Amino acid sequence: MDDDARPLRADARRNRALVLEAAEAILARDGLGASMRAIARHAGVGLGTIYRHFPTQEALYQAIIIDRTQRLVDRAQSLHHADDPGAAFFDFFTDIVENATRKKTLADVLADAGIDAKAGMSEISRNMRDAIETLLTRAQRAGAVRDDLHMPELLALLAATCMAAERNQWDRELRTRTLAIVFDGCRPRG
Amino acid sequence: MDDDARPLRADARRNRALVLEAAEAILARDGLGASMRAIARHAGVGLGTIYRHFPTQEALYQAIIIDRTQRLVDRAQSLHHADDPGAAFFDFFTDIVENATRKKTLADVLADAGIDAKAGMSEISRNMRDAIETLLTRAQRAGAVRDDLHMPELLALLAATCMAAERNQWDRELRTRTLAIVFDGCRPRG
Amino acid sequence: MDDDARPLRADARRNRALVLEAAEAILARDGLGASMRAIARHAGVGLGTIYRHFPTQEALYQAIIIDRTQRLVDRAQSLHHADDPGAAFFDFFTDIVENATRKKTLADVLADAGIDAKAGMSEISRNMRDAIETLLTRAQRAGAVRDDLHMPELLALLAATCMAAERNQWDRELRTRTLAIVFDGCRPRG
Amino acid sequence: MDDDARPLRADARRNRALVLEAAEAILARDGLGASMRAIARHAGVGLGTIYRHFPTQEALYQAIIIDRTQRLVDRAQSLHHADDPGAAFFDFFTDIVENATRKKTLADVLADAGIDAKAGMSEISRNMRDAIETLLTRAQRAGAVRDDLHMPELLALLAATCMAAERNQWDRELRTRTLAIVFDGCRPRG
DNA sequence: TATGAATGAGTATTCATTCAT
DNA sequence: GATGAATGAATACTCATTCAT
Repeated sequence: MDDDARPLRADARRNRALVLEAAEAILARDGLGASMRAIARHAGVGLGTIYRHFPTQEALYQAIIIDRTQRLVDRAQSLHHADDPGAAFFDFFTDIVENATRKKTLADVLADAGIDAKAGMSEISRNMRDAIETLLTRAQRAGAVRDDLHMPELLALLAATCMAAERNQWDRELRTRTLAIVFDGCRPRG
Repeated sequence: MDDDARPLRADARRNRALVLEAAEAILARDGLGASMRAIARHAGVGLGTIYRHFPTQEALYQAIIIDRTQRLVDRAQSLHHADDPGAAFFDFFTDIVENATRKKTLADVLADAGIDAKAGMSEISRNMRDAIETLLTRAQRAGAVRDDLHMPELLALLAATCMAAERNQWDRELRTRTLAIVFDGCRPRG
Repeated sequence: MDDDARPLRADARRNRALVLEAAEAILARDGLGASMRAIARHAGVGLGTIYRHFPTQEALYQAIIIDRTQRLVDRAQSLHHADDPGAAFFDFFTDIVENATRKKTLADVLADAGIDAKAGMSEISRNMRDAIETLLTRAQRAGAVRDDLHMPELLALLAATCMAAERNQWDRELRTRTLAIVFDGCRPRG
Repeated sequence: MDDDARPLRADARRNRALVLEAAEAILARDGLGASMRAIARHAGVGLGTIYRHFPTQEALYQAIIIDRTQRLVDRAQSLHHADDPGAAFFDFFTDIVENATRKKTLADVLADAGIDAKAGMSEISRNMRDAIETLLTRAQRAGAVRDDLHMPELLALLAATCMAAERNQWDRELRTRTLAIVFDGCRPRG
């Protein structure tokens, strides 16, 4: 809670990044059974170093989620001015799900976004909602997505497909077929 | 080892059921971190009693999944001869997702079904696939569901919506809206 | 402690014997890790039946030891009037060790005999000492065993060889060679 | 896995020794029923500390045995160049047995040596056999021990006397008397 | 500042023993 | 009397977290 925004020495910043990377890798491999020691070993740092950067396992996991959320925001924003808003919307959706099969914990990001929506939402999470909403609105204005598709169900669909894709390792074919159904459901009838 | 299918004393059967119920409740509350002790306490039995009925935590969890799968099969089969095959199909889907918000671990059943489909599938799991496939086929014959919707993506969609609904506790409104999209995607294009 | 010497119904006596036999077999197989349940299963009786005859695991084990001790006494006494007292002595020793490789817990009998010697010795244990002492004395009178070999070290040698033979499963050859040394040590010096 | 023979921090080495000592003490007191917790308490360290040094109860016990074996090897080798090879042989035997009455688990070392002899024997165990064999051979060349006494029965005798001495806490008198018999059996006749 | 040794609460599981059937 | 279901204390072991080096 203290914003302690000192610039962090170069090696310290590097260690922080190493830990985050290792944590993602180990989480992907071991799931919830991942241990702090395994992460430290994979990162090539001592256990204490993890705790210097993240006071708690919980804190480390949150940092990962923030990390992921930011990347997701970046991807969404990079499509905000695409020529074809419909394609941008569906491409974004497809990319997100494809990514989920590779890196776990992505689904959590989206899942929690829906929850946070109700309560006080952290800034980063709000950014994500906004970035996605922009994609949605533009696609709707372009007539590529039905007007009665709203954010809650869109986030729900994103979270659902990501969770399942990541848990069951959807292959390309299954991903394509399943999203085809969902996308058709998103398009205007008629 | 020995199949020992003796009928089980009345009190023993009751305890077995108590344990299963408690396990579901505790799993819903604590997730994968649920402890055998917590389950025993919730069931009001000693730790040893759990182990008498289920030699292993793993075995207990599998028993729960089998239990759930069977209930799902029952529900599907009860709709096999419904007058309106289209309504039967969508009602089943809706019911399943609604249930998932109440009882966790339902999603796992469906998730694993997709996986097992490829490899050797246990009998109970195969039953489930068959029961669902019947619903699908009838709905397609009735023209209520598009013909190019196949089992893999149907199971994927069921698993995805159940997982998300259960994790994020979708309320009635969100459930209705989200499924509306998916269902539209399942219908033949007009 | 209450001598409760009611004659025991025929089936009860049979069960008692079954349990004792099973206990020996399981102890030989599983060593100290033997469980009451395994013994019950091997005996083909319920757990409760064991506890009806032996109030405690400890009590069961003691019963086994008493059993064994008695058999050892019988064997010794059967040799008390042998024609060749020297051969009787060494044959007894050899038999005991040979038996130890087959049935565990024999060593305990002899080991404890040495200990009890000092303190108050139970009747059965005293019988054993007496029976062995008779063999020893006769062998000494016959000039086959040195006169300065006394009971304490004789019991120590018996216990030692039994323990080792049983723990390491001495084969016939090793048994013969090792006892040859000990026996030579027992003979009068020429 | 990785041999990781880092020199170990001073306090860590001290704790490792503390654990080994405590384990010996508790094993001597409680026998095979000794619990890891009891050992930790006796050593004045946390449970986790034991597991840092010995990944498994089994591993801890093996470490103790290796420790003991090494000490036994040292003692034997220190007598390899004694002036009187006969005295060296019998002194070694006597020392070993005397030690067994104080520290348990010594018998196991010798017992297992006999067994390992047949199969692949670990290096340390082979060292022990070699060291003892040297004592034996020198004593035989000096005419103090009969030529037909071979390693298998010598190890058997050592194991037997150690086991019994340790189990029944042979006092000095009993030790002397019993070994006198065995030693006479080891001497050349005539 | 980084390291990894130490800690101990928490986990699954076993087993002697009791007691309702 | 016999059975085996229920009990819970005890066991080996793991892992997040702290802190001396």
